[in-house]
Parts: sequence; C-alpha cells; structure tokens
Amino acid sequence: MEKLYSIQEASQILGISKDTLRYYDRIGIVSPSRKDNRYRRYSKDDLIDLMNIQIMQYADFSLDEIRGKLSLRKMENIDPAYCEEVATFLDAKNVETRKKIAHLEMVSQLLNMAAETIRDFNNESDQRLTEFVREIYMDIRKNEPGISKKGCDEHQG
Amino acid sequence: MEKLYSIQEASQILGISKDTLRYYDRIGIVSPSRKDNRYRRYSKDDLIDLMNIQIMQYADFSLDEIRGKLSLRKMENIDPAYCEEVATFLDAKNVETRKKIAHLEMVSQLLNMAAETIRDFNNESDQRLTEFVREIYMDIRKNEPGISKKGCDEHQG
DNA sequence: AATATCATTGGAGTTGACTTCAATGTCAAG
DNA sequence: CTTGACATTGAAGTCAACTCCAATGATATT
Repeated sequence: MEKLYSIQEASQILGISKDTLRYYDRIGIVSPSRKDNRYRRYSKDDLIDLMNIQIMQYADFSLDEIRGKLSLRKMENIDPAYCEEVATFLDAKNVETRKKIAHLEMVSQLLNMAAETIRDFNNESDQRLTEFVREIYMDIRKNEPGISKKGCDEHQG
Repeated sequence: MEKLYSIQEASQILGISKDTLRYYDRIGIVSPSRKDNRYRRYSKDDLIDLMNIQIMQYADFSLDEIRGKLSLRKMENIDPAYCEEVATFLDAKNVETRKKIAHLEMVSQLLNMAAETIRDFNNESDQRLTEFVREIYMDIRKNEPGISKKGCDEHQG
C-alpha cells in the first residue's frame, strides 16, 4: 500500500508551489491520480518524476523538451535505438552548453577589462579593451541571418 | 556636416530591425532626432550608442540596466566617483557571470555522464551519475527561500 | 451548523524584449 | 496625380514558465 500525497504535501516535499504543480498537471507534465475525481493524489513515482524535472530544469531543459523526451530514470532496460536517440539529444545539449560557457567566458573577460580600464585608465588597457570589443562585435554580426538579401528586415521578406 | 541615416539605413548598418529601433526609441534607449518632426534621423553618435547596446546585450545586460548606466564610451573624462560606481557594477556582473559559468560547467558534466551511462550501461557509471545528481539536487534545494516556515507556498505567507 | 482550511477550476496577469497589425501620413518617380 | 515604397502611431500579440484571482466545492473540527 503506497502512500499518496496531497498537493500540499507534494509542494512541501519538493519545494514546488501548488500552483506550479497544478500548472504541470494542466500542461500534461505530471498528472497525478485523483481521489473522488477531484483532489490530486501524488504517488511516490510522481514525486520522483517531479524531482527529475527539477534536475532537468537545472540542466536547462524547457518544459517542452521535458515533456517530449525522457524520464531519465525509467530507461534502464529499454530499446537501445531509443537510448541512442536520447544520448544524441544529450550530446547536442552539451554542445549548446559548451557554447554558452564560451560566450560567458568572453563576457567575463570583457567585464574584467572594462572594470580595469575604468579604474585606472591608460592607453594600453583602453586599446586592449577596444580591440576585444571589436572582436566581439564581429562575432555578433557574423552570426546573423541574411546580410545577403536586401531584407535584413521584418514582415516583407 | 554629419550624415544622418534613415531608420532603414540604420537597420541595415546595425542588423537591428526597424521595429526594434522604434521600440528602443519608445522606451527611451536611443531616441534620434526627427526631420520635419516625423521621420527619425540617426546620427553617427546614435549608431555608436546602438553598437554599444549590442555589446552590452551580448554581455547580458538588460535594457533597463543599459538605460540606467551606459555610455561606456562617453566616460573617459568623468567624475572618478561615478567611474568607481560603474566599475563596482561591472564587478558584480562578473561575479554573476562566473556563477553562471560554474552552473553550466555542472550541467555539462551532468550531460556527459548521462549520455555515457545511457550508451554503455554499467553500475559504476550509473552510480557516479546518481551521486552527481544527488549533489546537484541538494544544491538546488539549499538555494531555496523558507524551508523553515510551514509555508514554502503561495499567496498566504 | 458554523467555521477554518484545504481543494477545485477557468481565466487573466506577469516579465522582457521584441514582433505584428491596422490605420494613416509622406515622398519620389513617371 | 496616382502609384509604390517608404514612414508614422497606438495597441495588441508572442513566448515561457509561472503566478494570482475569484468563484466555488470538500473536509475536518468545534
């Protein structure tokens, strides 16, 4: 006989607000059983799913991705093709993550240089900053869609 | 006699859509002069401001922060107290940035482990993953507001 | 039975940075 | 003087992930 948890209990155990739990139910992420077809009753498995969701959110998955793919825990003995699909998905996420890290490393450097230059101004540090900013700017611009078509613009291209 | 640029030209030069430029004008970020008090005319300085804004956005500043602080370029000969204020602000941003990087490094590790575990399952990698997830979960939970008060909940605390 | 505390729902509001729309005005060319 | 390409505005829509609200129903205690 498994214990079932009220929405309030689940909320306290997980540190997720009741409203959020209802929201998750509504959008079909975790839909617990109901009592007399009204009150939600969370099973242990529901709680585990929700914990996994917390982990996946920490790992920057959107709720859409979470709903679509996986339940990290349930795939121990499952179709190898599907496992490979998930693994590939995780790899792609990781590539994205590494890119974000690289971006933030640039930002951190930029902030450093800027603070330094402001604090004790001299031509050397100013020039370094300027050069670095120029690099970043080129980077920003090269990741753009179409410099080609005269468009570069909205709602008529 | 400085050349002035139409919104279309500015848009193409900067790679910012016309709508966005109008939006920036409306919320008071860059408000170019007007011709016969209708058409916007962007000066070179306006364009430079907009480039700086692109840089600052790259560096994760919100438009609010940009509006409040900024001019990164105009502060070469300005009140040292204000410079120090800005430098401090940049330092704080940098601390935040380093935290984000640390977070993403964890995520990257997690994704790595997860992919590995899925690909070639064995107790060792599974256990490492489980342990790592547990650490992360504790980390998530410890950064929470009030486990103390029975609340942990919405609109009546 | 009254009260307090929990639960339910649909629907609207929030945030930030845009984007889209409709109605209208302006300008250059043929 | 009409056509087409530009410009203007206010207002509403978009996205994600909640958050808040009001009206109402259920449960538990006195």
